[in-house]
Amino acid sequence: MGRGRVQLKRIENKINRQVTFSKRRSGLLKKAHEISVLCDAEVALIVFSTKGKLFEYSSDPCMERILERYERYSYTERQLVANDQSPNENWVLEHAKLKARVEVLQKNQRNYMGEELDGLSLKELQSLEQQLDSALKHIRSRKNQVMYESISELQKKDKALQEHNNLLAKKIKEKEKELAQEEVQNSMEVALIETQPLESMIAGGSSLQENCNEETGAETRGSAVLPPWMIRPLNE
Amino acid sequence: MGRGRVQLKRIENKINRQVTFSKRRSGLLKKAHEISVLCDAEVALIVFSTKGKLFEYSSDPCMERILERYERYSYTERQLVANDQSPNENWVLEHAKLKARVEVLQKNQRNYMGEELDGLSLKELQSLEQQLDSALKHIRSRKNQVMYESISELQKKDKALQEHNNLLAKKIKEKEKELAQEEVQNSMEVALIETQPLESMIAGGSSLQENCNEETGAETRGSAVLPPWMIRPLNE
DNA sequence: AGCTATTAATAATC
DNA sequence: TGATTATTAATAGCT
Repeated sequence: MGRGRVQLKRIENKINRQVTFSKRRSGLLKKAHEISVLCDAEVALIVFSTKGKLFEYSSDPCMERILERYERYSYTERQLVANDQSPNENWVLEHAKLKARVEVLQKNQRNYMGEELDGLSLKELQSLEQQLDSALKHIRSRKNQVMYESISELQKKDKALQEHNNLLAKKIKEKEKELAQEEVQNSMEVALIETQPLESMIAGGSSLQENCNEETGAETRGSAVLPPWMIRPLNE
Repeated sequence: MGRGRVQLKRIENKINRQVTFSKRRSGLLKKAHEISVLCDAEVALIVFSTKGKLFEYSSDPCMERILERYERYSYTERQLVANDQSPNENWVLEHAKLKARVEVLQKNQRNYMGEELDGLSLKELQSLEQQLDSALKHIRSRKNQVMYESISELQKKDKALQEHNNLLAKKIKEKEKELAQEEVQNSMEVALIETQPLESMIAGGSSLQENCNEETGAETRGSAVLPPWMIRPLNE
């Protein structure tokens, strides 16, 4: 078609080649579009010019979709020659597979979250309902288990702390007794050695008692209100 | 080209479409090959028929090479960055991202199915429980909607059928009356012409009634129990 | 980019 | 499918 036939070989004249490329390219895109419409086919056409410029046609709004379909289709065929190819091309394949997988998983996830249910049949809805119902049972059972474990652990800690408290309380009482006895002995010894004014003795006694209270204060407060690190496992 | 021009719209005749597809497909592949040779271009053409069969042309010995070039081209076009990075690294990055995404989605999915809950904290379990609970509500609501729609459709059909039945019953009663009258007339005419034994008249009447019951039996049974095709929409 | 003489593609038909 | 043929569509070579 055209004035004179053409040999099927590279057009050496650069200008001519460029012109022919432009014309035939539009013709090719047109034909690709026509077959897709007329015959209800899915077409993807990619053309790189000599200079590396890209021209493309896709019957679908998204070229990637067709390419992914292609990847999936020829997956098994290419698996046989995959070893001969560079790892790069394996990546293309991997990439397409992963993308398809992500799409499927995302759709599932949306369904699991109760979204986009309009396209589902009654049967599918029933299946989804059963799955979620069963999942919910598992989750609640696991939650209960976790809570019971937390509680029993807390109870153990509580018990241990109380015992420790009791121990400390006992020690304090013993110390108090010892101190009181010492105090008595001291005062008796002092009284035996020399005579002192009464005021100095009373002052010294009270300062000792204050020290004892400061040491035990933190621990006793701890058993009344739970410290943050004990509550944490519930919130994590 | 061809006898008469064609509208650019889907060919409805299936046979015709198939034939046109076959012809135009070979034409398209030929033209793709021609432009690649004449103009030294790189061409990739992928065609899926309506039935999903794949046809492809690649100017390169390996189609994947062109697709990869396309991916790279459109990727850089989209991003307009990463000029310092090699395309390889971009692929690696993309790949890693996708892989991570797939893993996350898979883990989520398993959790949504009530599996692998051991690693989850109480807070996560609670969140999961709430999500599934809410999802379940949505799903049940949607299921109910679908079921109600099915039921109302069935009720409509039922009503229409019952009306039809009533109509048929009326017609039958009318026919019975007509036949009974004819019978009386006939017997009277016969009686006028010649004398007959009484038994033959009674026998004729009873046989007519039996015929009527047989005709209406199928229809009345149909309205009492729903036929399988009426229940079907619930199971689809 | 437009214009035609030509060739190529293909719709209808068998 | 495959071949034939009457037409239309594409386009090579010009301008």
